[in-house]
Amino acid sequence: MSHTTGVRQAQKQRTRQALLDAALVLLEDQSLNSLGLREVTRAVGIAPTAFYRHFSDTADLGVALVDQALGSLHGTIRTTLAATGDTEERIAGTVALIAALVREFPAHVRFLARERHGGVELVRDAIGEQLERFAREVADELATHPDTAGWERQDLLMLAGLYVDHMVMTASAFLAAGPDAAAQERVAQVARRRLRLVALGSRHWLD
Amino acid sequence: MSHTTGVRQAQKQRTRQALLDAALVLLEDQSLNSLGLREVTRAVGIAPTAFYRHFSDTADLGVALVDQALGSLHGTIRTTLAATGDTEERIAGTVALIAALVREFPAHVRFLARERHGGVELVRDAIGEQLERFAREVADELATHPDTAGWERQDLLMLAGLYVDHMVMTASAFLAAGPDAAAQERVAQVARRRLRLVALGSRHWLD
DNA sequence: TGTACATCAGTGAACGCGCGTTCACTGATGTAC
DNA sequence: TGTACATCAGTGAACGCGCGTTCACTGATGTAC
Repeated sequence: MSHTTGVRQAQKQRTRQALLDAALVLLEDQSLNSLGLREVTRAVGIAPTAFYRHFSDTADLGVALVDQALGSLHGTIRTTLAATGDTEERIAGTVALIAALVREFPAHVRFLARERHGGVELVRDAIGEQLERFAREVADELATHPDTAGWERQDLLMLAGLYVDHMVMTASAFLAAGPDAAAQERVAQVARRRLRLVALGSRHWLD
Repeated sequence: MSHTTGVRQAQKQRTRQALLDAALVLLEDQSLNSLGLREVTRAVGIAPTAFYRHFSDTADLGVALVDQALGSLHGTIRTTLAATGDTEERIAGTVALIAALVREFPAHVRFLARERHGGVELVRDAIGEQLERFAREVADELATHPDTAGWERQDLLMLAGLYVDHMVMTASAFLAAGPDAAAQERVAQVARRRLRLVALGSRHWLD
């Protein structure tokens, strides 16, 4: 409760965040593999050597970026999936959420799409792990949903994985479409159509 | 028909191919963005400056690699999709084809998965274009298939896009699974399940 | 077939530059008494 | 509250290194006559 303790720690945290933010901006048109430590510190305005007080190298920074980009999404996504309403409403809600996330955090989305199959193993694995966690959470959610109640766990995971992959692809399609409203709507339409097809298949899965 | 004309041109072609092959190997654990021109020429055993006789920079080489990796696939994929047999057989055939392609050309597949969202715009666009061409070809094929006959072009393209994206994801899952036979079979099972779900949805699309 | 000239894939030296990493340091923050 | 010492985030000089690109070149291949 003292008024000074933690000033140093708070400042360190602020510098660390500045490094992450600067890296994210620089990563908009290059991959983590080619991101230089000096580039990042230059953007933040600190000496190159200060980088080592926070990360051992840029791969290490990349892993931290993954946690920051995906970690906060779990809650949001679960809420959307758990939303009530008929299938069509839930599909529209999901696609609208993805569009909103891309609009709000374009750099995070780009980073994840790029590094998911990128050249840095540690980061690839970190993203893969988080997406699997997502899939498991989505599967839990699906288990409580009428359309997919009573499915085997294996089938639930298959469907959840399909949804997660579809979300990632849709997000990256929104990014690629650019800011033009008509282009965005075209991507949204295709995404909804695909989800409708998958929902249709799900409804007849146990026939 | 003379025995000498074209010797120079043939040699140039051989060097060019050696550059492409060496680059593909180097790209197994890095991205195009960080691939150095000197690295590639060193691997081939020629002077760095000779690189410029073939490509203006590594991005240019990347585009050539895209054409080489995807250009040859069009025929193969069409044949597989056009195969007769019931749905289950066609699904098994498609997944087996993807597994075979990944086994035969792992570096090409890795390159495409990585650079599809990579840091080099020209290469991203080249891959995007080829995948759209694929989707259009698949849509043409689907138009002749009983399950999807009579669909609107827009819906055919949506489904074709879903198939193409699914193929890319499956290919990259096969890669990530490594050489272990059991792991490969697990990926194949999930891939077939997903295709079954999509086929099921397709059959009820016009209900 | 032979000769004289043109082409051009590949060479090798040289350049300036930014990189990652080391090291001893500074000075504000934190702590013990 | 004041003092003396410890911690540690950030500094700045220095290093060796490999990079992309330039340039004038060499010598085998190609062409014209």
